[in-house]
Amino acid sequence: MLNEEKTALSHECEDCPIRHRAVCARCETDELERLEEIKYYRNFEAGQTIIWSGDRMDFVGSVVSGIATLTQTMEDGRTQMVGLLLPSDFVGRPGRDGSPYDVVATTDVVMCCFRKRPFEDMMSTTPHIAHRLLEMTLDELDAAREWMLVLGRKTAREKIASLLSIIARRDASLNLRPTQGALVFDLPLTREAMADYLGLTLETVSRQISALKRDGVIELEGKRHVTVPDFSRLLDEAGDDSDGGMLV
Amino acid sequence: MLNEEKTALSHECEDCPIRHRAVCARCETDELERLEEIKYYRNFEAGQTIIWSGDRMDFVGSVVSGIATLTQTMEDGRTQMVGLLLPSDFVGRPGRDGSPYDVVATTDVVMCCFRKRPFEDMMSTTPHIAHRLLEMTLDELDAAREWMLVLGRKTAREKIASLLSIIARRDASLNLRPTQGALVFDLPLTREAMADYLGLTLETVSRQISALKRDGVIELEGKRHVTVPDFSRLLDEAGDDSDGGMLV
DNA sequence: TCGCGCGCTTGATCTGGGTCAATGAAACCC
DNA sequence: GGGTTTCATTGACCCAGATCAAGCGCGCGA
Repeated sequence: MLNEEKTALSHECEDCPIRHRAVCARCETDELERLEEIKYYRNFEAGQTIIWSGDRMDFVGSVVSGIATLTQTMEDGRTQMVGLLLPSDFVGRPGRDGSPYDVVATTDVVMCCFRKRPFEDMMSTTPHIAHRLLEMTLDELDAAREWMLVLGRKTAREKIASLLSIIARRDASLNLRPTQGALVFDLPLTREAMADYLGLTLETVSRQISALKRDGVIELEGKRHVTVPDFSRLLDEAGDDSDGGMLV
Repeated sequence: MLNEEKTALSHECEDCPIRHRAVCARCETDELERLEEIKYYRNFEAGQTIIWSGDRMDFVGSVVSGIATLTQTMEDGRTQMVGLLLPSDFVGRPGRDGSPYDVVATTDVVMCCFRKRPFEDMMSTTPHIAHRLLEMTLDELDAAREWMLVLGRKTAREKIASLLSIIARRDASLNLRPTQGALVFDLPLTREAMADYLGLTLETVSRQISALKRDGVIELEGKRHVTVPDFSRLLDEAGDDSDGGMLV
């Protein structure tokens, strides 16, 4: 249901090859022109840190292609991923001058950026951008809280199934392919990154993926290419009470 | 540091006996008058559910006194608390018509409410309210993500220490008392509620509290009255890397 | 072509926290 | 004052997932 809303509000910019949800929803031509002037692209290599936790951040932007992660790390090295940035996701917080998290590219990443000051100026003169950002932030808050349930109360198997269903769902909504029959996608994360997302060790992730494969919930081709023959079965394994929204 | 900001921006309404952070920060007299017209109070008893997950919600508001919790529950009864509402915290999401969580009063609660439609109208004509809400939502998002680290990577002992330090901090900033020497506060939650917040069982919560007491990190008078002789020691137990902001 | 490294899998063992169960101790209400 | 309810503590035992360790397979650079 969240995804439907997002899709309905998104907008393909001609110059920005991907919907930049923050600014393009309901945007007008003169606003787009003003955005042109302050827009630029940045490229990052796989493994590169886009923003260091605590660093000053002079831009906002969104992911055009590739995958990035938000992570928090304790002094002793324990790390927890707190967000996954897929194409069209927004990065940066107007009104704040730093990021409390490390933002790391897990694949090669292209970002469409706006310098922060002009973007904030534009925000204050264009009310719908502030509203859109509020909406998006509420979406992120919902996602974060749903993840708290995953982290706090689900078993390892349920955690893996939850992650797979989220990735499958996002991938499907991104590619807008008809979602009947099997879902097929590539895992954008290493086993270790999945472990950091789920609060597990990489060994447990590996074992549970093997178990889901053995039980026919998923099929694996190589280490990353996943086929989900029955999505509702996967949701069931995840302990989710709903039908998954998207498939309605 | 977050708390300092909040305090700086908050504003005591004469009629609303507590700072209503969403609307009172930087508000002007004519705005306050318009708010008067749509404001009303609601009382809830301890244990009462304020909003059921999925229910239509026709108001927004903030807690004046008492404590409420946001919780998610799976069909089999496992529950995870995803937020704690203390006095001055905001409830409701402009632009959304329902809550994805149960909101439950854990003590008697008084809320200061605004009917949603007029509030949203006011929001669209008063830009600073939208900005303030965005700021507050970003704060909540930060808190949720910090909590993801607690849930995913901390040990039971660290989890308890984290919760105690958060409550101590919020309590101190609420009561604005000089924070030198020992911190003293009452736990607003049962052991079970703490367990639901921390992704533990109530037995483990009890055991770890006993352990912290035995080790001199906290002192207990009865079951709820806590004294923290050395706050930085508590933060250390929580695995937090900082000094706690407030104490600077 | 080899070997090296990285990502991944699998096995063996250990342990933190869950589960089950008994008991304590306030508060409250006839 | 005694019974009931609710909340909390403590003990004994168990198990899911962590930890430690070995090995596999594939891509890549020399």
